[in-house]
Amino acid sequence: MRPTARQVAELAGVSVATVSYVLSGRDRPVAPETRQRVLDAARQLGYTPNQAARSLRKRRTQRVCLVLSTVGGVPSDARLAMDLHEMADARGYSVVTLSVDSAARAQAAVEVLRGGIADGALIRVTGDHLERDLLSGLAATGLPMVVMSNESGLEGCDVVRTPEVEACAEAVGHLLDTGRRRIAFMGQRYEVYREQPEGRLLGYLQAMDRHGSAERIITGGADDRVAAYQTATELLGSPDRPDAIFAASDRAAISAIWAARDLGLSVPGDVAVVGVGNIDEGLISNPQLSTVGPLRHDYTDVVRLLFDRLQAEEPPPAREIVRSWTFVRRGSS
Amino acid sequence: MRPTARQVAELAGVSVATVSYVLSGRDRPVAPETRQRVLDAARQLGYTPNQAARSLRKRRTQRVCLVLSTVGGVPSDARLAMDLHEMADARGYSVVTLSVDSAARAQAAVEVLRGGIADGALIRVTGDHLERDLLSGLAATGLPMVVMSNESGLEGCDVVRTPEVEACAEAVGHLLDTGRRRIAFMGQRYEVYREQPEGRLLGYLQAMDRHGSAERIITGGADDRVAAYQTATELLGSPDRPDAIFAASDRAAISAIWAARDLGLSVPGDVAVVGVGNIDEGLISNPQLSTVGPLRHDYTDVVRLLFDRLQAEEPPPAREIVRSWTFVRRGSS
DNA sequence: CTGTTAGCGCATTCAG
DNA sequence: CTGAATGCGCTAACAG
Repeated sequence: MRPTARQVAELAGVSVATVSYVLSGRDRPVAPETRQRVLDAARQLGYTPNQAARSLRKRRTQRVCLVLSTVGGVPSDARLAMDLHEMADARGYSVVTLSVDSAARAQAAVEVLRGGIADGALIRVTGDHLERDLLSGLAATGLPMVVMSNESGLEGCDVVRTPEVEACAEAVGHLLDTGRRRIAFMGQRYEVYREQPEGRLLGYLQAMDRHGSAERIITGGADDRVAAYQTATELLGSPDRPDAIFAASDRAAISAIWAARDLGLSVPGDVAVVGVGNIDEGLISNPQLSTVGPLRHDYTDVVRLLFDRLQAEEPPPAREIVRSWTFVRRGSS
Repeated sequence: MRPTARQVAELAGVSVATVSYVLSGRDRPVAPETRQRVLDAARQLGYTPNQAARSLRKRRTQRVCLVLSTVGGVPSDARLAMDLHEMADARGYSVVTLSVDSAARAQAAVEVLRGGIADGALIRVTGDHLERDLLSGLAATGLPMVVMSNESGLEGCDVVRTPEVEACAEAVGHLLDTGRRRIAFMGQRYEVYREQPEGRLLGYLQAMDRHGSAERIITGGADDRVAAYQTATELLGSPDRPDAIFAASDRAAISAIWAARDLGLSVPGDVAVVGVGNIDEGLISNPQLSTVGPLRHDYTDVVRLLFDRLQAEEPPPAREIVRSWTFVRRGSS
């Protein structure tokens, strides 16, 4: 049985109130000697306050929740997590992470958040599992939250958007401007099989629309490196192979470069390759990877939104920030 | 204000006990009509039980905690998380993840676990942040836990070990047997700068000891892909370059292959490369990556340990399992 | 079949 | 400076 404040109090010969005041360090005057007795007793018993009881009473958990698609997902998730951890540490919060990689787990995650696991949430879930209505419903409970998403109609929370459509269109436009005509789009499953094109696929389509002549080639396969390699191998092995591949992730793009080289094709001579995300790995690939994404992976502005909201007296008005994305041309295109 | 069971009860015209029984689905008989009124009231108010209150009362959270080094860490973390999520779902638990990438956060994580955030923990933290004493202290509180670690002296919990020393020694032995004499070890910071060699470095050293003649070359740089690329470039650019690189991770090994090729060296002709981890990416690298690690990334046995412990009446005796690791020779060596 | 009651462990009044 | 009493929201035992 874990020791309780009551047991500490008995051992120290004081009341539970005194134990609480000493250990939570509030500004009630406590005699130095009493304080020491309490601290000794707590140490001796290995006492740690029960968080469930504490949050029930204080109506705060001092925790924030990071909601991501998968453990070990995109590299930028790691940067986001770093920045969140850093600011949370500084403000006395701890961080728990929830992972949402199916509709069922999205439902479960919302349930956990509604159950009060944390005082606020930073949510970045790709794919279509966490639907707008779920999120808006969650925000309607008053939970402070920041959502990184380009979806429209997110009410009651701060929203962080990314101009990925425009940036991807620019990248594909660059491919067209440099003479490429058979440009393949290699996307993630959820993006390719959506009814209405959005995001990266939409950027590709918009750019292609401006050059009506160019042929559209759309495939999946960007979900993991091996699948991307196989998809690229098929694309590039066909008689009417594309002269460019626009991949929805840098990891997939690098797989495409590998596939090209293994087929004896030169990059960018025979086929240009552009990815999305601007991960560091693109700097050491050969050739270096052209990509679209943020120039610096700094998420402190996003994280600050959450803590502003947490520490506000009144719920502040919903804010929206748009992060900047750039097309970075390097050797692969 | 989030609605409480009391408000649901008032709206439905019943007592809070009835609300509790209806919503938690226990086997107390409730009149169908009453049940429906409760459900309607709950839906109308958007009621979700307060988990803090519930766990305080039930002395269970129905949550398990996964403790990892970093968000977006090694690929096998993702597989471990998948298997944990799957079994947790099946048994009505949710999963929260804690990340530990510094000694301070290790302390904080232990505090959170002691505070009762979950009913049990699955812990896999590389590096030296989460020390044995911290872990044993945590286990001593009675928290069911499974630790994936080769550290000795872990008391009161199940331990999952990996024969990485032997497997790495085998890999390096293979390099020696095939005539390599200048074999560089490229490790993670925490492993290279430890007083006593352990783990992968120890395996390397043991193998090298058996061939007294071979020269030892030990570097860091395996922490991320870019650092590994730079380190490998330096190693291979020197006049007395190594004829083999044993990297402490597959990702670093692949960076080493890139570095070699960018220097015009052939792999494995001029330099052999072996990694650790057996990630899928090794199958599409060129040449395919030789590696040591598990043949299949299946962690259900590990996860089962935890749930066995959670669902046991009595705390079961501490168990230990040893997972199997194999040297997989492929094209890069 | 349903309501009343007594805590779970803690933080916080209010008395002293 | 310290202690006793109250209740956060919920579940489980006990009455009815």
